[in-house]
Amino acid sequence: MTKTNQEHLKLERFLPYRLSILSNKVSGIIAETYKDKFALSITEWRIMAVLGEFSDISADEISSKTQLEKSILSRAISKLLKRNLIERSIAADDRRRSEIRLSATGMTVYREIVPLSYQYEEALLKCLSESEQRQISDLIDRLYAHADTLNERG
Amino acid sequence: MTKTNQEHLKLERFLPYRLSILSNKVSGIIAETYKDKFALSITEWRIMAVLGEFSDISADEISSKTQLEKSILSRAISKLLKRNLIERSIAADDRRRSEIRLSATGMTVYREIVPLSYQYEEALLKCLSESEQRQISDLIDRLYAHADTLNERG
DNA sequence: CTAAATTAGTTGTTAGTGCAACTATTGTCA
DNA sequence: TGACAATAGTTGCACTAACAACTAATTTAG
Repeated sequence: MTKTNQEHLKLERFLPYRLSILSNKVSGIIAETYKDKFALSITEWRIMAVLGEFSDISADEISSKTQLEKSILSRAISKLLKRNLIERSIAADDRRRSEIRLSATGMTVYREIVPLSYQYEEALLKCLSESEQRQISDLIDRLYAHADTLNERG
Repeated sequence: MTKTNQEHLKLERFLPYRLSILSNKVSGIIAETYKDKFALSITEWRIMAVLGEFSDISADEISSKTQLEKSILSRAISKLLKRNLIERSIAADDRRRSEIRLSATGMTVYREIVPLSYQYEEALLKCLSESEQRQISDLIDRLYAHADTLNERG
C-alpha cells in the first residue's frame, strides 16, 4: 500500500518542480552570456551547437537532435539566415529538404561560445565530486528514459 | 590546465541541456494531467499548490515561493478568481496587500490533484533505488545552491 | 508633517511558444 | 500512371512569458 494521498503537496520538495527551477536557473545564467555577447537566444544557440557538430543537415534533423518544434525551428533558422550566421541550400536528391550549415561568421561565433559553455558547466559542477558528477549524469539519463516510457502509456 | 576548448560541443551530453530536456519532459507529462482533467496550466497549478500549503498569503509571497514573476502571477490569479478556484480579500493592516486562499471548489480540486502528483512522482522515481532517490534529491539541491552563487557574481 | 522612496499589484508592449492549417515535393500501391 | 498518403518546411493565430511603466498604499527621513 503506497502512501500517495498526503494532505499537502510540499511544492518546494516536489521533484518535478525542483527540476524545473534548477533547469531554469541554469539555462537562464547561460542565456545571459549568449545574449549579452552574441545576441543569441537559447533556441538559436542550440541550433548552432548542433550545426557545429553536424553540418549540412536538414531542419528536421536539427529538430530531432534539439527537441525543438519545427515551427520554432523554421523561424529561428530564418533569423539566423538573416544574420548570416548560417547558410542553407536545397538538397539535390529531395527538393523538400534543405541543407543547413554554419557560415564562416557562424563558425567563428560557435568557436567562441563552445569554451564559454564548457567553462560554465565546469563551474557549475565544481560543487560536486567526480563520482557525484558521474552519478547525476547517470541519474538524469535514467530518469529521462523512464519518463519517456511513462509518457507513452498515458 | 583545464581542457575547456574542445572543438565541438556535444549538446546531448551537455548538462544544462539535458537538465532542460528532462525537466520539460517531466513537466509536460504532468501538465497533460492537469490540463485534461482540470484545465489548469502549470503556473495555475503551482499557485494552487502553494495555497494548499499556505492560506491567506499575498501575491508577493506566492511569487517568492513559486519563482513566478509578479505580472504572470497577477494574470494567473485573476483567471483563477474568475473560475472561482481561489478567493481574495484586502489585508486589513496594509491595503496594498491582498490575502489569497483556495475557495471550497479550489480546495476540492487541490485535494484531487495532490495524490495524482505524488503518484506521478513515485512512478517517475521508480526507476531509481531508495538511495539513488536521496542522491538525486541532494545533488539537485546542491547544484541549485551553487548555481545561485555563480549567478550573483556574473 | 510631508516629500521622497519603497512596496504590492496591475497593465501595456513585445517577443517567443505551440498547435493546426497550409504549400510543395516525394513515396506508395492498386 | 495516377490518386492518395506521407514528409519537409512555412505561416497564421491564440496564448504565455518577460520587462518596463504605471497606480495606489505605505514607510522613511528631514
